[in-house]
Amino acid sequence: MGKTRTAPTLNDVARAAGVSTATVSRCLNSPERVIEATRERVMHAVESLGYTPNFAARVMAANRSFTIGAIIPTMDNAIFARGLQEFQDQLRESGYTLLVSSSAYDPEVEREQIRTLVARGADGLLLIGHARDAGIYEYLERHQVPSLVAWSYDPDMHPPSVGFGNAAAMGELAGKVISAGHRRIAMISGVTAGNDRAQARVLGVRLAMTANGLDAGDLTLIETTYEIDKGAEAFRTLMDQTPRPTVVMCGNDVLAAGALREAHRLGISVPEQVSVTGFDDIELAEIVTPGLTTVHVPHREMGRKAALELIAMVEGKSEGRSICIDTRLVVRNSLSGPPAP
Amino acid sequence: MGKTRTAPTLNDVARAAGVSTATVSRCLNSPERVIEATRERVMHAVESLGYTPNFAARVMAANRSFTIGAIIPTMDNAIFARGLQEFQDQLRESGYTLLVSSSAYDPEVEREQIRTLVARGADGLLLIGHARDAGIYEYLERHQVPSLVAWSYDPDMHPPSVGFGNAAAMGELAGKVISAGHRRIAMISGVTAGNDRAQARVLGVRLAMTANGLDAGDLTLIETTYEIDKGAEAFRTLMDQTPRPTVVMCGNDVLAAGALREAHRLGISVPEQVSVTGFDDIELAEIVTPGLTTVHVPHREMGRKAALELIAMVEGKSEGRSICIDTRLVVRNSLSGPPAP
DNA sequence: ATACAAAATGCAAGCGCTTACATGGATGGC
DNA sequence: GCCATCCATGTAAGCGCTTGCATTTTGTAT
Repeated sequence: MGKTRTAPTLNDVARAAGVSTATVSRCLNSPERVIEATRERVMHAVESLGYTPNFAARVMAANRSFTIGAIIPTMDNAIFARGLQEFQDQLRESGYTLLVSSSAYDPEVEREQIRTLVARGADGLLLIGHARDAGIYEYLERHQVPSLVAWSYDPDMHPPSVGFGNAAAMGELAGKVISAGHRRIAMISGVTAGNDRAQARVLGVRLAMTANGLDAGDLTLIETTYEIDKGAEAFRTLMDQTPRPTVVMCGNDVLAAGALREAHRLGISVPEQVSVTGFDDIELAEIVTPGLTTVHVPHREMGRKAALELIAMVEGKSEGRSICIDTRLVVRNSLSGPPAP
Repeated sequence: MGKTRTAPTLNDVARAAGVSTATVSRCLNSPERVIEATRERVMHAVESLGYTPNFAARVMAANRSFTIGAIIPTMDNAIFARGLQEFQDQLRESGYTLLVSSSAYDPEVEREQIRTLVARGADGLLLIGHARDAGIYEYLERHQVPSLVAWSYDPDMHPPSVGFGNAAAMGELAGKVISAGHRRIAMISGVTAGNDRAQARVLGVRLAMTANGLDAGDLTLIETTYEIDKGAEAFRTLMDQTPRPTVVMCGNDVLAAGALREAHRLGISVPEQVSVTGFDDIELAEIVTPGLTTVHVPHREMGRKAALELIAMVEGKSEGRSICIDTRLVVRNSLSGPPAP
């Protein structure tokens, strides 16, 4: 019976190459500090032993992990997928690895995940939205882990944010809705508790109503979790009201897709009988029938810029700037004027 | 100026509680081995210092990370989202953390990520599909990292797999299509190179054709990456052929959604002029118009069972069993008989 | 009380790597 | 040809934790 092979260590490589562990380490981390001949010998040993550095040991010794953590509310729908993919690609290009976890919109879980990621030596953290306990920010400070907020933009808050003005963007859409003639406006919002983006979007609608001489108190509002079925359910509830709203503005495209599906089922035609709008402009928005009028968020751009900024912070090259990403209205067929009375 | 606070270590806690580091460690990892009074004192110190264990140090000392890695081809669409979410939830329940990375369907990237995850001390790995270089499996063996394949099922292969028979499932759907009267069948498949699921789905269609007395060689096949736009593009190509196929079977729902969108644009009505089918039964399938006839994959069940099995393997309680998950046909309006000639 | 087993805790050796500092050889200016 | 420099490499001290073993404390039976 042969001896059990175990994974080779730095030491094994050093021995095989006839050098010290320090030299091997340097070969791997700053090759230019090692003379060519030696480097070749070492690399050959690395190759033939199939050596992979032990990450935990490296993190511990160097106190640096080249890892960035991101905690998103959910992986279960496409809202964060695209932006995060770009974030990851950009990180990889700069030599960092991304660790993602999802908190299921639960602050307790999120706190837990933040601790986990910090304990894992994340060099920096990407968080979604500003709304969370102050203790978390203190904790991050103490551990000297820079953090950046995305999907939200507020230059006056700490940590810095790379995102868009949710209120302004939704306000613009609401303006469009109102100028199309709608007066009985309903909104299906995500849960606003602990979610500043959801809050801001509701606020955006209210402000637009006020600005256009409507009473913001007249807004019919339903809050629900961001699931297709919930959107459908909320839509049904709204359609049971008398008088019916003439437009249903949804907190995001997922809710809107649910609303459209339910409209189909109820035999209510969109936009002839009721208009529907979304937010995000994920792929879904273009695929449903009718196409969704929504707010386009350049997720890729946001992901990329967030990555660059966070890396700069981690490497001490930036104190953390906030960056505003421009959104734009995308008008498709789900919005028209209100039906004739 | 106050002294810079740094994160407290085990040592700090031990000092604060007046015990040895060993005792603190035991408090944290096997509390039952420490007497109540001591434990309380220690926990209090932990609390008041805001101590979080350093993960890298723990991994290194214990040679155990309670971390499971998963490498999926992409995060960019919903195919893997649901199953993975459940996988993660189940892991968390059992005290494990999930690390996800995506390979962008690139074997080279995947190999890289596998190495990264192993180096990070992953106790086990979830992979998608069997098709990859044998060297990778050797590498995993050497590092003694158990691995499990999901989204695919083949009890004769190593590693063990928790998934479904892609060929059989697609074959069943194709059977349905053929018995609806279709003879001119086209398929928009994902890229089959290095993707056993895509291969199996094509195979399933071919076998069903043969079994029903058709010539499998007559299948019109387009391969493309799994993107909505690509599905649309491929559909357009197919519609330019004479004679047109009467049904377009798609490798997954994403491609099918693209096909439907393009049909809309071209003014081709589905299913009156051409039928379309998908695979996966993600939410999209229900939302598009018409609803997509597809194969329902119980992603949650798969995720959960994969988690349990992989944990059992990691904990040495299982050698690794393969588990077959049952799929079922979901018939919606996108499939009907072929148009009258 | 005494002896002994069992439980609680302490001691200290690593885990695999990085890096400040030490060492020695080559290079070059005078 | 000698010494100051510089460069390539080696030495060894940790990084913060777990854990086998030693030691002390507690409990129990006599």
